[in-house]
Amino acid sequence: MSLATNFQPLYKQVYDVLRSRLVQGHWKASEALPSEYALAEELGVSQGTVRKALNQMVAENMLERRQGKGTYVAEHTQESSLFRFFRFRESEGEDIIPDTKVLSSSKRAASIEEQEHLALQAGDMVVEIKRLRYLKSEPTIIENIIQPLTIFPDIDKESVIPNSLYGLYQEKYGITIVQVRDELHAVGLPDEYAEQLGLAAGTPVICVERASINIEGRVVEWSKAFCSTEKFVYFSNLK
Amino acid sequence: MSLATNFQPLYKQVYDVLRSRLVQGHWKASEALPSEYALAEELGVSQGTVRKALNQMVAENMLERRQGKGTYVAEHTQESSLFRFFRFRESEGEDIIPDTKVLSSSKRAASIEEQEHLALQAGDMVVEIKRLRYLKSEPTIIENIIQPLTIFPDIDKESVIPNSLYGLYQEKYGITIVQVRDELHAVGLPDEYAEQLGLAAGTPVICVERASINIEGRVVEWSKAFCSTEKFVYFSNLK
DNA sequence: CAGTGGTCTAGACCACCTT
DNA sequence: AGGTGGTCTAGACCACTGC
Repeated sequence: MSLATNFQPLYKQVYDVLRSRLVQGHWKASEALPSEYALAEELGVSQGTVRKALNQMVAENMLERRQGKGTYVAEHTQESSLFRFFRFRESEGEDIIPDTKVLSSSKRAASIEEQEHLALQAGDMVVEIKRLRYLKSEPTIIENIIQPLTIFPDIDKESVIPNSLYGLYQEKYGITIVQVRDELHAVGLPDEYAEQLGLAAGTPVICVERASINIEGRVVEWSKAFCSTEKFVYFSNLK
Repeated sequence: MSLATNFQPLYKQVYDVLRSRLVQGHWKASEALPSEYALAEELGVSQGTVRKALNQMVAENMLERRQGKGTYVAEHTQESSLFRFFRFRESEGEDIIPDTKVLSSSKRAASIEEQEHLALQAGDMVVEIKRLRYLKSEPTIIENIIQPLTIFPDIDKESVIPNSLYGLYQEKYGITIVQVRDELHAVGLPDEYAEQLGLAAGTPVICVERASINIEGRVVEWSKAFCSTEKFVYFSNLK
């Protein structure tokens, strides 16, 4: 009998099983998975095959391996996830931890544009958070973040909004961001943000539209930010 | 006897040997390497160990594998390398092949700034190419490219400058670009470029400073570009 | 058909961490 | 000492390519 077009390598099937367990929350953040041998026995394959599946998941930032200890769910902490996706720094410089001040937070129906970017239905509700980020005490970035209530139920009732939202997504909703897509324009700074960034209206700034994507490949957050590049640059490293 | 801090996994040693052969031009662009078994026998390791080294090189874009045929030196063609590093496209759009018009080309001593970015000595010569790139027939990007003559001897004597410089680097100089680092600012368009881009001086544009890095990790080209984002965006996909 | 890369296995040993 | 991931090997078989 031919497997025809349905052929999938064993390690890919193992990958799919393990990924779906991850998505369904079988293992909590920073918890160790069973050992390679335990998984191999359970799934009826060899340890090397499990290893290949795990290595691919590590490469895709879903898992972390620690020699001598075990394989862990990738953790979104200040140092890791914030730095992995935060793109502003001094020219040729080190990573910088941004400070954050929340300006407003509100719940409303998604706009047409938001429906498109987040694959929502008309009438679906979103939470909009505006915040100001400081780099080395300089107000540098105005962020406007859209979160669908269908994906993050009751997120509008969160009392504290942490500096790293991705950590919150993972801890409270079991959603791990593994990819972001940015689109950049240069624009004149809108009047409404001039005072907050301490710049004249019309000053050239970079506008970053960001789609944040979870393990399943779904866009779960959409944001738009105006960024001063007087003292800092947007950094991109392509391989 | 302890190997102490000198310990290197076998596959890493194989990787180093093969990479240095690549750098030294043992194999030409688009030429097949010996088979895994042939390399394994020659180097005195198992086929699986060679395989692991080759897979890492593939992951780092030095090689390409074609099932049933062989392992090849990665090729910098229009479709591949141009698209891999070219970051401008329409919002949510497809890749676009840019057209290019060379505005000027000249040879001179490197400026202090260029010496720093390219790790050159005072007095080292560089070639400077200015060109205008069109996306869908719209003049969109003014590029200023610096090439060290120490790295690309006699490049100033090239009669034709191709659309994809990386292809030229590989073909004529055996230099393969595997990574680029971009730093982006928003600036007002300088007067001198206003006419060429068909925009008013002072219009917000993105300034991209790019370092292009070869297999050995050396910066071999440095460029600065002013990019209109009226119709196109700078796109970045982080994983 | 032969030759290549791709998958899978089983077993050995090493390096690292914890107890 | 025992458990984990990391490396290495040898051999088998599959899938794709080209003669």
